[in-house]
Amino acid sequence: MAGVKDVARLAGVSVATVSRVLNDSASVTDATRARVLAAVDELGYRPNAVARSLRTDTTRTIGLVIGDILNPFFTELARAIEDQARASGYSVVIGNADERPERQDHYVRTLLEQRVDGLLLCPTAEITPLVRDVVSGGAPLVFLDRTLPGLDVPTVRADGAAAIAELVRHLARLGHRRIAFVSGPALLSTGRERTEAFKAAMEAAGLAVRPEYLEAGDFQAASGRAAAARLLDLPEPPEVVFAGDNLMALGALDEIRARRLRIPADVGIASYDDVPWFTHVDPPVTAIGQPVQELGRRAVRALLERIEGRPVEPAVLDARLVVRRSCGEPADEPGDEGNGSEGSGRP
Amino acid sequence: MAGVKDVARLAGVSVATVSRVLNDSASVTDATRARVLAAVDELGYRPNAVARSLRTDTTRTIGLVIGDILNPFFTELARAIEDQARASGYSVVIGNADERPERQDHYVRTLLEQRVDGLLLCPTAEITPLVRDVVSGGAPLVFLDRTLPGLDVPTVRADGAAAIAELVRHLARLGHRRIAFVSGPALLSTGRERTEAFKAAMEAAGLAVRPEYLEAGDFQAASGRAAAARLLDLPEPPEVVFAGDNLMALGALDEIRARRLRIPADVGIASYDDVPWFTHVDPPVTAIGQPVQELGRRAVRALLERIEGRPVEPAVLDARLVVRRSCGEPADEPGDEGNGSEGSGRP
DNA sequence: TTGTAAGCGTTATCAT
DNA sequence: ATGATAACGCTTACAA
Repeated sequence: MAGVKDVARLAGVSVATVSRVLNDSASVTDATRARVLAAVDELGYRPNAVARSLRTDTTRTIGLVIGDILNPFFTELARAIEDQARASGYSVVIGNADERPERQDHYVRTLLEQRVDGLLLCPTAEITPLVRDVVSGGAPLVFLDRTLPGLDVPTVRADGAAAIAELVRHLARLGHRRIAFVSGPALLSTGRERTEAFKAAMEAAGLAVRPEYLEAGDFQAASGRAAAARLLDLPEPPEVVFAGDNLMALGALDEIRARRLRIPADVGIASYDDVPWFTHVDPPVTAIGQPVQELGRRAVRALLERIEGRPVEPAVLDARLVVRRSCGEPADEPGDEGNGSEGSGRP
Repeated sequence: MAGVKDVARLAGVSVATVSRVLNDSASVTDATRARVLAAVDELGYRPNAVARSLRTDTTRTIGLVIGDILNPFFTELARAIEDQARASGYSVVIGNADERPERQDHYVRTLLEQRVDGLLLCPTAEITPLVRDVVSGGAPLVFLDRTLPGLDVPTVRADGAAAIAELVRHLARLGHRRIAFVSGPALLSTGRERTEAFKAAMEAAGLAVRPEYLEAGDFQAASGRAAAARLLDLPEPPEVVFAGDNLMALGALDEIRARRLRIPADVGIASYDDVPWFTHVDPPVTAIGQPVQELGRRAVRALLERIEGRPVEPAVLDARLVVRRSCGEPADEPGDEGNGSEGSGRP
């Protein structure tokens, strides 16, 4: 494969001049520039980014480790991040942790070895030694969607507490009293916080938080299904199951459907996260939507600031309730149509 | 950041020895190996993959350019590819073309400059000059899901012709005669072939292919919605709309729902691609599922063979029909339960 | 404006 | 078994 040297020889200049033309740095005659460019495409020269990075100690690349690539929340997030990064001249390398600490570590390690300029991490449940090292090592790092307890890292995330409170009030108003919550891993901020918010909201609404109505999953579909099964097997099953993320909601729907139960007559369902297909479920699913696009934009902005060594403002955005029909809402209530998730990617 | 040199100094050996230990190549005394390893983690040394790649001219990385990261078909595919690649010691860098040729080119170029060892490409509609260059340049390349006309590149894809024929027969048996098809871009093999298969199947079933029932979209949701709108505005609208991929089916559902039409009484719907949420739509959507996991496995296998310079077997797998309720199927027909997509990622 | 040459962190060749 | 050193393809002082 052709290199600067070949280009230089063909254009009758030095390698330095070729480099200057390619990076339009310093001053070059229009004549020589033209000759170099001609040589470049005669040879089909493609600059070697590996060599360039070794020399400049920068890759113009950021790493993104997401929780689960099968989760639409994360893919939408990845999309937003990608767009924003590209606009700033950065490429994004995505790693899929599949919600497993060891796989997260695999990618963090790989990305670090590949010398990404910065890292966007949606941390999995445990604080691994590696993550601790990276944090103390001072590599440009921003947590996304989730925090880890006791680690001083700038974080960009959505706060669902207000929306969860609104949801609980909404359910109480509809006459529901037995409400179950399927949370994410307690070690995860998104798991813990949503649970705390739920408990607080229940108490504020004067509803009892029964321990048997507090289930925990791992944010993936199978665990949502299992949790729903346990809840429905209870002597006194809940009137509404509120799933802590969209995949667990999908799992719960699977279970409800397998039992041929009717929504909302037999059991109602609500979901944290809003996804495009919720409007087409029978009946459409009441959900809490996160500002995914904005989350992505802020995350990239924050990381680039860290990379450039500037101080960074952590961001906490608000999630919001989207009322539909899956909790026994009367047919004339608003919110039935339309899609609540900002940036669903469908213009 | 610490390098081999630092490790060597601390361990009291030469850089060559450090390298040997790190790559467990050649023979090293247990004693020195131990000292080197100790030095490595005392310094928190992380090998620089950039330098290594420059020297070895290999990155143990493959590039994957997908059509649309918001399309669950592609994310499931990406997941399968990732798993298979990791098992073979490769990392995957994903680029999202968003079905746009210029964005596809952006990633192809970037990945090539980053010197990926091979490229998995789901080509967008046009044959761009860049793609043509890459093909003739002989870089390890495998087309995935789609082919481009007149280009001699090994391809791994699913053939839906048989399943489409089965779907049409199924619809005919249910008494439908006015069936519309929303295809993908004609320039894309997946667009063209599905259309041809549809036409052939219609004729074989003795049904007329009306030109006004042949719509074209771009595989994204908005175009599916627009096409559905045009079809439903026809003086004699179709009895069933068959969408050429899952996103256009989502768009069509959006439109049908906005018009408060009932499925399948007012209009039936079927989709190429099966996705997990189709079972929860009212009524569950009849679809054609692709063997996504297997597609991913084969693609990686084929690319690795090309990388190692071995000849490669192109693969054509079969898609298959999953009958549900959205086309007026009687309630006792099988296929109502369950999820047709192989590897939906939900154990 | 252009050229020469050093150096980025590895691996690999050739000695020892 | 280990060490010295060249080379990978590029950018960037520094010289001319």
